[in-house]
Amino acid sequence: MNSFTEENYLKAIFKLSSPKVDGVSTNAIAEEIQTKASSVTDMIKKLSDKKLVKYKKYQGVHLTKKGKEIAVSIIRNHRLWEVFLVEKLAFKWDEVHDFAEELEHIRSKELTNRLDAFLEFPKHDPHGDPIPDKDGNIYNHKDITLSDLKSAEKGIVVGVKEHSKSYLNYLESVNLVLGAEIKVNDVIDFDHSMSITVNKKKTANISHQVSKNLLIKKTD
Amino acid sequence: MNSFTEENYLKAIFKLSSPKVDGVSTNAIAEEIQTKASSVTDMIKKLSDKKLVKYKKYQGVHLTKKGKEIAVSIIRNHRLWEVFLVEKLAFKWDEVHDFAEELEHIRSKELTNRLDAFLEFPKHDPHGDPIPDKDGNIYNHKDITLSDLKSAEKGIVVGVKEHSKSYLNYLESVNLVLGAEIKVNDVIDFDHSMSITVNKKKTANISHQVSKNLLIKKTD
DNA sequence: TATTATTTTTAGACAAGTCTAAAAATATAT
DNA sequence: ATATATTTTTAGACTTGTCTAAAAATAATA
Repeated sequence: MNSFTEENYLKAIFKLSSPKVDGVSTNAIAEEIQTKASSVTDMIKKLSDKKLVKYKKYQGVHLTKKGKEIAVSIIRNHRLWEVFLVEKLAFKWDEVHDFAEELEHIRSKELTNRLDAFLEFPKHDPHGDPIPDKDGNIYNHKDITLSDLKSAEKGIVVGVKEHSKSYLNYLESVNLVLGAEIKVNDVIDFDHSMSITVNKKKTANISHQVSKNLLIKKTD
Repeated sequence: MNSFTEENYLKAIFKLSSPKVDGVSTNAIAEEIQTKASSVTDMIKKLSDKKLVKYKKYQGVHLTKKGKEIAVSIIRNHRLWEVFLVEKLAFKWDEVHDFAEELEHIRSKELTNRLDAFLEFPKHDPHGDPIPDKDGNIYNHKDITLSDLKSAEKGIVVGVKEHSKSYLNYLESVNLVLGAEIKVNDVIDFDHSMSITVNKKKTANISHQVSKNLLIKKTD
């Protein structure tokens, strides 16, 4: 069995891995986990002994197949519990992260799969992030943000790229939740801010900072 | 905040406390937690520093008001999650304990109360144990067991006094789950075993060991 | 009551995960 | 290419919770 701490390292490494980077750096992990680089080195050695990561001194780390499986299963758990908390317990999307952070570590295929079924196999969590299926496949939706839309174009909100409480809170205050319909009225050249209409009713002025973190599916 | 370990000690002390005993003994806690007496002494000191227990060397421990509150909230959590697992995720009553043991430590009044509401304020967990309400009140049902019934008397199953997997498994195999109707056909003087009819259909022979651990509500 | 048995506590050690401070390796800049 | 800056690792220490072995206190028994 692996400790919560080990699992959080695996999750962090998974998050920081991408085709672009060859080996996740010690400092990046330290930043992500909010700890010191020396602690990361210690833990990396432990994970390496357990064959969960591949590691050469000073060269950064890669997850092994086994390490990646664990990371993905934790992410699956996390996102399913978030759906549960929002759909069934009526929490708001900015309130669920910390609970899910604890629930995700109860790692049982049986429990996860039953929760999945109970929730009717959701494809995305309340922030629009894709939920890995029970074989660990993740289907990412293409990365169009509100800031990519031009005047008169329309779309619906499918997710967020930024998960801070203050951002989610703000979005909710202007009705920009999952599924909201957006029409772009006007884009200001100077600062890329835009005027939009939400659900054919409310009009709002949106900064570039906000629009570039809002994932959108273009409609017609 | 308190660690899982601290919380498990509080739970154990609560479980072992009763009007009968004045101070829970170190050995009893060690037995309950499955650890060594010396470890218990160490932890008791820590809990005492935190004002969660009252402790005098060699005299056993008592929970303080604050310690008892925490213990009860954990038990509330545990039992609510058990209801969730059985009612919503269709687990059987012998499968849920270990999961609940982990879920119980996510201690948030908000989360617990919403879960309670979602489950429609259940009074008992799947084993018939009472669920403390949100103010910490526990309403115990009176302690009549199947072994208290005489020939021709009837009752319905309201709980179990023994929680082992093998016992719960056995009960399920003879349909003795929560709510099952029992009629006593015959009691053997020699070993106190009895012949019963379950739900007016199945007849079973039940040992004293089994009948004395099955909580019953008498029905005329 | 004196002696033995049991329970509880102490003392010292260990593993996990963390930290600081310093050393080693790598990357950057002159 | 050499000096400087940054990143990473090591060494040693600290905390939490555990353990064993021995000492101290309490309980049981003759």
